[in-house]
Amino acid sequence: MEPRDFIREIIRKDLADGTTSKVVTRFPPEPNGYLHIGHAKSIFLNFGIAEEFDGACNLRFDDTNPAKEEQEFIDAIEADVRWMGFTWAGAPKHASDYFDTLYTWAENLIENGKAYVDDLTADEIREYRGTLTKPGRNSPYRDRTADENLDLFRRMKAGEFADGAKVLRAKIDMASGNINMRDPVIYRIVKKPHPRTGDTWCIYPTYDFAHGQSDAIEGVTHSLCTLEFEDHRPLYDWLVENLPTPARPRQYEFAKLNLSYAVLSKRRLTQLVKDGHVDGWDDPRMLTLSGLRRRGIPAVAVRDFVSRLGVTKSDSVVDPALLDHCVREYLNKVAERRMAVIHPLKVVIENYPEGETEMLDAVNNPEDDAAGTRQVPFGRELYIEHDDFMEDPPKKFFRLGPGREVRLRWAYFLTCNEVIKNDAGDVIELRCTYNPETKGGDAPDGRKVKGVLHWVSSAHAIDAEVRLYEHLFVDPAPGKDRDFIEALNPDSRSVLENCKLEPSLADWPVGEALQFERLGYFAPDPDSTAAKPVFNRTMTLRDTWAKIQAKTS
RNA sequence: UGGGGCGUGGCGAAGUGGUCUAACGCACCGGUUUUUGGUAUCGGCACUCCUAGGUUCGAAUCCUAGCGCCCCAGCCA
Repeated sequence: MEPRDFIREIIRKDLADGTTSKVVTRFPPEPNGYLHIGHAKSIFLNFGIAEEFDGACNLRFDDTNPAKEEQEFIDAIEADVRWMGFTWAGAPKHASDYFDTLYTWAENLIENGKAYVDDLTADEIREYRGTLTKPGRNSPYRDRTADENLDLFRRMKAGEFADGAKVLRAKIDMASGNINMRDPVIYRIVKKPHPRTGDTWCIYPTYDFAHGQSDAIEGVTHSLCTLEFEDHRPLYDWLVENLPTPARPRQYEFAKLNLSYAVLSKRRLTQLVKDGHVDGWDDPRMLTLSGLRRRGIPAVAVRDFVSRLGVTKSDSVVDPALLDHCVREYLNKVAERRMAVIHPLKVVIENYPEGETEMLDAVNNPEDDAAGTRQVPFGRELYIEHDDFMEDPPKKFFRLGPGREVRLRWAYFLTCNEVIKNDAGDVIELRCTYNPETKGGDAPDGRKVKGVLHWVSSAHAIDAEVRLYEHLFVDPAPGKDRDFIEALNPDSRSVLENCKLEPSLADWPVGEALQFERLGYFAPDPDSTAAKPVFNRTMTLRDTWAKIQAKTS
């Protein structure tokens, strides 16, 4: 199904009437943080359009502010875009690659009387700018001669002035209703080393003075950005029209992705990392691409998710359940099944010979015959899930209870005879019997058993740590009614020790998700060691029983 | 009270004057199947398109007037 949205409609028209011969887009992150799932939407849009229309998409870093940008972020961003499965045209580009040209164009503007050096302080500039409803006033420095401006600007470049002492401003219209047109600052003094240009420069162009021009230099035809830049479009156009740019790019704006129960702004993500509310940019609870990856979420599922989002101009908040659905839908088809018990309850099968072990066949993936089968060891002592036993089961509970019979997956029917408790009254062990006639899980008399339990042989189990995750926030719109930090979910992560895995789970590749039967999808964390595997829960399974319980209570 | 946008079911979103008693996906509700209470499958879920007028034989789609929401006053992007 071919995607249709207003941007693609514009492109089709431009291609049809000859406005555009080859579509060129760009994905333009600022290297001041890691990419998150909102960026995935933009990546998918920009790279996707380039692929669909046989065009090209550049990766271009918007690195005009050395005060905030770092090489670490540049590297991480490149890795994340690759992980998403896209290839940018040629080498990665940087706005800083064009600093020489941008500087020359600034001088052109000055020579044409369309820019001036302003000595006002930041506070004064703000005051002169006016307000949303009141027009601004001209700076007293607005009418300097071109020669004087040129001299001053060159001395700014030469490092003669301190940070903030002077700026270069475009001379447009201090009375404009659009505040971006009230003589915007286009160059400022920042005496900080730049990750790519070192200390070649001590003046840097602002976003507005770099973005459209970079688009033009690269031959970008359709420059796609988010809604908050709509007000900047007149300035984008003014600059492209008043500068000797080699091309005439056009900017189009679409609504960025918002997700409920999440926070996606770079400022807030940075705060979570810096203040230690999470364990870094790739914490599996973070909706960063590196966090999703670490949690075991496949790039295919992320792409599927963003492909289902609307590309429109209306602000929207997407239900994270849609992401969950995409992850489950994909993993259900490809993930192998294994058995693991995360809340172990000991079961002793009294009629099973002491010290004996047998190997039973288990299907690796019922959705994919090619995944084959494996052998799972079975013995007298097992672990089952504590939640799968209730001493006093309610009506609709069809798992194990005193005197009840269930099926052990791929193994035998099992009946509970006796419940053993500790002094505190907690159930700590079950004494059961199995039916040797039901090997493999089929009853010879064809009788039905409703409950099917997963299990792990205690003699063969691998001990592991399992980390469970929930939404990082408890509020649907964190930050709306209280500081977003207060909306942090205290139970967003729970760490379970002494979980029991079937032996085939040894050395499962880091990051590759599989299904723990009846529990969910899990993937080994990089923290895993040979001695102790650590699994992250990638995603739960849909849980109808949990719903029934919730409704009953 | 300046400028720029946006308003279709719980959420996202098709729809561009008649085929709209409004696609599709998610969520939700119910049935069937099932050695995962998973998957699959079947069915339900907007007399109505922010509101009010108007134009028209006919409007979610055109006009007018309201109302609501978002963004902008960084030498951030």
